[in-house]
Amino acid sequence: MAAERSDFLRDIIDADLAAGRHQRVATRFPPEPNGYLHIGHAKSICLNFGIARDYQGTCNLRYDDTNPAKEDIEYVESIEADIRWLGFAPSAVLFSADYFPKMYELAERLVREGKAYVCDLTEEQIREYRGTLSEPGKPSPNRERSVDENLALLRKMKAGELPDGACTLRAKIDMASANMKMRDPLLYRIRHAHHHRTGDQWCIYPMYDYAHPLEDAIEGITHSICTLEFENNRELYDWVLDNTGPWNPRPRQYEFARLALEYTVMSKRKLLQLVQGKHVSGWDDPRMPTIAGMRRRGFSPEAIRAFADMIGIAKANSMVDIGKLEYCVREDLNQTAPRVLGVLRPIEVELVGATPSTMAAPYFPEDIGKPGERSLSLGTTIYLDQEDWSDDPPKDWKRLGPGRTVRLRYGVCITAEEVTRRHADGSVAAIRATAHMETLGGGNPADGRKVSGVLHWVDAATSVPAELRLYDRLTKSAKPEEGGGNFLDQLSTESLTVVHGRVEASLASAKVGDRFQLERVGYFRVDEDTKAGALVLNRIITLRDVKAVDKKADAPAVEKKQNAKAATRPKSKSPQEYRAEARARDPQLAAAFDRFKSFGLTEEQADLLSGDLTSADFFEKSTTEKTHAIAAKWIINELPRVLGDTELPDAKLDPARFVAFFDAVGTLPGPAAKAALADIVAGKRFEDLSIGTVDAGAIATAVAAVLAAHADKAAQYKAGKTGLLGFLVGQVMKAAPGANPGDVNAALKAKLD
RNA sequence: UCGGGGAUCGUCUAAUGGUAGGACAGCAGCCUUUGGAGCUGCUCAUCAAGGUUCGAAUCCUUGUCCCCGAACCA
Repeated sequence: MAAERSDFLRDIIDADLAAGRHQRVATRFPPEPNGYLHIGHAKSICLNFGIARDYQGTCNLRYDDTNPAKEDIEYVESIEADIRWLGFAPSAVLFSADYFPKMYELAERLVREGKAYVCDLTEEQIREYRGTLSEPGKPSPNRERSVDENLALLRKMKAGELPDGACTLRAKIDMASANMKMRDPLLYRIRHAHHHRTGDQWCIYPMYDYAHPLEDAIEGITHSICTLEFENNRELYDWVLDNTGPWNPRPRQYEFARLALEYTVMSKRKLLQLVQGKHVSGWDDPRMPTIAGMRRRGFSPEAIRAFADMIGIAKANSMVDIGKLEYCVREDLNQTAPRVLGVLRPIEVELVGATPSTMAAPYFPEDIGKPGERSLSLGTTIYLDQEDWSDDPPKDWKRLGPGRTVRLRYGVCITAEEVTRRHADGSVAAIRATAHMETLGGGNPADGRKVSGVLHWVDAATSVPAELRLYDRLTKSAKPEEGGGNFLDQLSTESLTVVHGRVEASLASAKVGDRFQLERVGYFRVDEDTKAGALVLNRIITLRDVKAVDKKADAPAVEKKQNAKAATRPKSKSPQEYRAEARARDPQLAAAFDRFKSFGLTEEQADLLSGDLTSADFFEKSTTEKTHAIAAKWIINELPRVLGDTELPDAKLDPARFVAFFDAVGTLPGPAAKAALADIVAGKRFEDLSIGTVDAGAIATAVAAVLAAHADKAAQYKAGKTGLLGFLVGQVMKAAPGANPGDVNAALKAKLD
């Protein structure tokens, strides 16, 4: 059942399943239909639908449409289409708005139970009353309204008797909470607005923090996965569920880091700005990081999914190298795109000595191993690409220049004789070359010259014209949002270059959506703008070009701006300061601190154990005079690990057992002592612990066995890879559980050195 | 009365007290009728300082840096 891929979320799911907290896994992908899906959503889609696939669970597509002002049916339609195109099928397609009745019913319940109230404060007043990050808020004057009055008011809100903004429904939680989200958050606001799904049926709409947990619970979601910025909302998520339940299953929220990608922008606001400001042709402009844009550009679903796999899932904010996406796109296309010939910027070449011929050209190179070929015709005039000509080529130039000889791909070798025409700017327009017809089908020219360059070309007579749209990275710098300037100034003028070139005859019948490689140029896709006789090709991505890597210099890095918010944020206190304050406040703790020091503990140990009554008490009750030092060490260094998430007061530890434990710990080998500690915390009595000893003979046997089984590792160790000692000790410890690792270490070293 | 998170090669990410691994990028070579692809090899990391431990990326402490939170947005 466990997934092959591993990330911290799948670890949690594995643990939940193993512990029986859930029997099945249900996730959901909950976009707000206020924009098109982008590659960041693709990451989330692959995660949520991928988990459902891996665990044979379900994943719903749920439109989180609780704000009628921002949402639109156009977005609803595009979202589902994009998900399906990516290769995922929702277990159900649902709308938050369909839960409005249930949500309202639960709101009345909260009111009846005194957990929510109608507040008359204006928007501005609410902000004021909420306090700041470092100051508590103050209660709304309406906080103590009677249940009956609240209920009547809520019903008036719902009935449409009150104008927008007149009042709100708020949860009654804690205006002094350190978490701003818990300071009596808004549950409902009045909006006399038309909703894309419920029409004019409702004029009050639930807020995200109220609606989202309920949507999850109603659908039976087990793991509700969202991005990092919702970490602060989790406490409220839990509050809503705890006060509207019981729910079974009871969903839990988990957060992972959203995708940030170099050379593009990802916020819906900025993408909308690009579209509305006509900086791009629309949501599906091939430069956009939207799924629709990438699809039109020619990225395949497979490539996008491979990219999602490659970048993984974690909790650390990160900026992904765009090269990884480009790699995935190329790798996919290399396997799937047929090879054809086309030139971007044609130079006319008159071929002296050429006799019209045709040749078979395979669609795939040998290493791809796919069948198929077409026929290419070669006349007396062809086109080459401007990039393949140099008037004064460097020594390692493998292309054409005065007097140079190259091979035409699949065709004959030619030698450049002279430039016959130039454009006004001096660039070459036409040349004359000699064709070595004897080289058709392979081999070097009769005069014995060795030819290494191979150029792409098209036949002048049979090739067809094409508009080629050359797309490149959207922005000039890798991190356009850094530096505090307007990101629009970072838009790259090179993100789109349109050229009019020529492609081989076989492309005359290409269909919209077809993808292929123009050999030596890049991968292309037939665009929707293509009309009969007017081929339009989008460049998906260039070929990797080892010669050109150093040419692609990044725009000068913008200076990273100081985070203005961070600068104004007050600095919070350290745990040490809190402990010191606690002692200053409580003479009992201060006395404990002095007493602990007199026990012979270090200043640091005494500090750590006297920060709160629970710790101080526990330490004192669980040691005797002779175990002070050892008890301090174990309580400070080892107990936290064993306790895990459990707080000391909740662990129901019995100090009496610890007296015995700390008394014995000096004579126990390390791992046995640790295991014993875990057992004691789990509730075992010290006397019931079975602690065996392993004698030197048994250790020697185990050491010999391990060394024999890992002779290669032993040899590596002797050769200097001393890091392997840890590995070998671990192996011996496995073979001889309960052994004293210090002894094992010594025995191993004696054998090896 | 501030709270919640985070920090491992240049980049992304594994290692859940026991060999710091993989991928991308980079470098070198081989191969090649795509300066593509492929193949081989190499370079490169645990934020810092203390502590616990036979052994620490992992546990404890202190410090540093980064992100999030004061919409009737989601």
